[in-house]
Amino acid sequence: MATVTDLWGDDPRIEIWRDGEPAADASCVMLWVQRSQRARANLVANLAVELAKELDLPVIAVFAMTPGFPSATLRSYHFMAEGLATLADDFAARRIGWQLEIGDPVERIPVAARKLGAAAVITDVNPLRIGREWRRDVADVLEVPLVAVDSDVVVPSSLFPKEEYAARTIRPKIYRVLEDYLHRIPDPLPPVESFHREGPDPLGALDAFDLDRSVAPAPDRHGGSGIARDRMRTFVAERLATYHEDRSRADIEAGTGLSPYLHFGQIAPMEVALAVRDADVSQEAKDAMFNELIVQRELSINNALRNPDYDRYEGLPDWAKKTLAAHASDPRPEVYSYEEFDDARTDDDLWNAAMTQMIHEGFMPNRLRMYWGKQILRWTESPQDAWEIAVRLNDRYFIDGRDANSYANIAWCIGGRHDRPFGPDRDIFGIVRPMGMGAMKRTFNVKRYIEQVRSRWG
DNA sequence: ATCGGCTCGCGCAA
DNA sequence: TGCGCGAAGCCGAT
Repeated sequence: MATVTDLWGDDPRIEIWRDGEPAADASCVMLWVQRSQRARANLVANLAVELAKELDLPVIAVFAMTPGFPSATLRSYHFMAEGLATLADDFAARRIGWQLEIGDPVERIPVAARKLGAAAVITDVNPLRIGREWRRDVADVLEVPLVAVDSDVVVPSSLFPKEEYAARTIRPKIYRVLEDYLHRIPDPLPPVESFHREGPDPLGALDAFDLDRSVAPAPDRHGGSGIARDRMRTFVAERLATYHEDRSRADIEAGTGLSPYLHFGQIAPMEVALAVRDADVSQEAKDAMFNELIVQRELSINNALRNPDYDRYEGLPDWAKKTLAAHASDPRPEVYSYEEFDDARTDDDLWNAAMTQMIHEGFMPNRLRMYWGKQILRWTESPQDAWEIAVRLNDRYFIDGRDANSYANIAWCIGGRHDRPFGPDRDIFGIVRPMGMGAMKRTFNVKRYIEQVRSRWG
């Protein structure tokens, strides 16, 4: 049989992590579910099915839920586990088996592959450092090929091999090939049905995990592909038509609210993009949505993939680090400690309201995510401190913390990433674009937003 | 209410 | 080598 490089090496959506021929006399094709935590509209599952057809084998999906993820909170794990809880049935509907492993994927995945007699392991692409280390370490000990499919972007990330400078540099490249990639993802069935089902209930398994339980599950925002799809349909039916006008408003629900679902791969960006494309709304509304869903999101993913310091202050553009250094000793109007930020105890009612929503709901409207980050820069001793505090709060409270989008957002706020310099040179910010209360008042009813948060959370 | 200038560097035209 | 213009700002002039 041919090697996986012979089979798929030229496909821009495929990464070969361990080359070789799929094992002969195997019992299944193993689908290592990591980032694409869904059974449908899943190009990873589809490649596993393609190979299974070739070999006349069943497909078994395996997820390794690690109890040891750094500073993990109950909130993000609970959301993920709610999504995983439906996967056994969702995969069964595609004749695919299911196994939930508890433990470090680097240990559990190779063991599961051996026990299940996998011909090869097919997984998803993850742009973050830890995800890439997992794939590298699994590939090192695996005895069969490991292939990853870039299933959570519309345009494959490999088409952008260099670090993109800004939205304006990646946008034309995306639109040039968008038609080639914007297609409905089918749900083909493997030739042999698997009835394999093993492992605990994921929500119950969390009881034994060492999680930070002071960050409670988000109310009214439950994980799962079905819920994600419902939310997408509601957005398209009720809010997409005015998205280009309303997207910056925090005082009404204007966005999709899909970012946590996209983060855990419970919905494919392709599904959302097609629902938007096919909706009966103005081109202006569609363009505005595509800009967020495809251009900015895939720009953030490019940043994580191509900038080795995407989650560190050092990774900011040189012009920004230079100007921030020149203003490092400027006096700050206020300086707050991490604890004061974490308690939403600044002297700014809007910032506190945004932080309060983040603490309780694991969510913040997109416009406020900018204001929130810009003020942290204004109110800390150094831009390095601002970076550390923003990342720490982000990863602690947002359901979709530790996302490529989070790092790009914080990098935009603090260090002009994907932005341009903005004169004149001013205190603290230098020529990094400032943002203050004026910009907020110009775009939405600040008082109304604060009252909404207070009525919900005191 | 609207407008220009501030400031840097990418990418394209030439 | 020159030039247009850019993730969504701010300030002052008109």
